[in-house]
Amino acid sequence: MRSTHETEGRLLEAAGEVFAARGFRATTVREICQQAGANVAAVNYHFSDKEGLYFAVLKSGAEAALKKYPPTLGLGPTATGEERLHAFVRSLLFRIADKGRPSWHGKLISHEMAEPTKALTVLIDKVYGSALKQLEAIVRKLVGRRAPITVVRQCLQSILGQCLYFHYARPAIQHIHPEQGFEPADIERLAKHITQFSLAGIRQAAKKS
Amino acid sequence: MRSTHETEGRLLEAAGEVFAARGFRATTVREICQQAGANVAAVNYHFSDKEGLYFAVLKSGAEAALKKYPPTLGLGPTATGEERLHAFVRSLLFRIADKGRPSWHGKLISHEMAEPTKALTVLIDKVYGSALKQLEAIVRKLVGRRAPITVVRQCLQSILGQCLYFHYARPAIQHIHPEQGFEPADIERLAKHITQFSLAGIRQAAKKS
DNA sequence: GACAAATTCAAACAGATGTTCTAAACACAT
DNA sequence: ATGTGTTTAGAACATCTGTTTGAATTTGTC
Repeated sequence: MRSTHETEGRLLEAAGEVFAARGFRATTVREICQQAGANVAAVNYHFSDKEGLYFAVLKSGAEAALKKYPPTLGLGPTATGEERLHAFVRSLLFRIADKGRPSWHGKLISHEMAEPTKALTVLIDKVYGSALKQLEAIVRKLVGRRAPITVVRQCLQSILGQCLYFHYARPAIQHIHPEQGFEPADIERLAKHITQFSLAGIRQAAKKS
Repeated sequence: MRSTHETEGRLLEAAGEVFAARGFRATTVREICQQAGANVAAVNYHFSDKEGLYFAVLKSGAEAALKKYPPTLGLGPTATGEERLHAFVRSLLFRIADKGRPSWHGKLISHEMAEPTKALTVLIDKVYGSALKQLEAIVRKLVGRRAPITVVRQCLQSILGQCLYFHYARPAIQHIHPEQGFEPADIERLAKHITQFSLAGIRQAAKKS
């Protein structure tokens, strides 16, 4: 019917949207296929399973998101710890607030968190592991060599928590503070705040140890 | 079969567990009824709908959680802002980490965030609104009268983000840092860190404004 | 154009799911 | 004990779900 050989791609795209909106179990193969303009049997033919399609969506979405906002922050080796932290936070926030094509990837992760499958651990190891190592190195530099690892980890979680909050609690935030925007300018402002806030927190934690 | 007139309560209890584990759509009425030792028709009789049961569970869970860890922090009027912040963070973390009866309420909220229904906004307004006002007052006191409202809100979100992170990202955290515990002693340590970290961040934000 | 492989299609299948129906069991006031 | 309104039981219903099947169509290659 449509141009050939691209049904697989259309399925991936449509499935991402629908899975993100409804979660894995609540999503019906028929809705995906209708939105993709494909036959009901297409999913089983191309991905063998509904679950196979789900994993494929998760994987391709993670790759697309990291490609669009790479963890390599484009900073020279002379960049200070403050700059590195700011760049990391900024990049993470933009990835979260993205409304473009792989935007549904964030919602998929939310569903995974609420109801984890094997895919979650794989994703963390293969895709997000390197970014985490990066943030750990940044924090370690800021907090000093002598600080115990537990302090590094606490600061790391404080930073991640502040950023991911805007992803996790978006529906609640938009209900409580409807005037809060998620436009690029808002994100920039937010990134600055989180960086400043965290830098102060990190220095406080460094003093204590 | 069982003692009478308490089927409704057993359904509520069982439904909370199953809904939290599987989400709304993935949960089957039959599984709830089996776990509750009730007939399949019991849900429709007592709650008219599967959805009606879901709303009832959400409401009773929120009430139970707030009853167990009341937002009234048990502090006298002479308490300092630092003490109030610590008490708030501590209470929120314990509510999140609770493994007791209303523990599934947190997971239900996660599902609501990933896939919001009307129930979410009602819950925020009627149940969590007062706690938010409380935290806002604490931050306002710490940040000073002259700081703009946007600064207060940013700090508020930074604090909430750090706390809720341990709720939202629990599966990921336990996979990345398996050694991290969620026992009372761990929670106490965490509460102290978040309080100290945030106090430093708040004072930094106050200086800037 | 002809042939083999890959892809798409409509239809059907088997199982599960939310809900409804009717009769039976029960609680409780008289 | 009797009668009445409430609650429970099992079976059945209608619908939806993921998947399979086998024929039809299209694709790439000679």
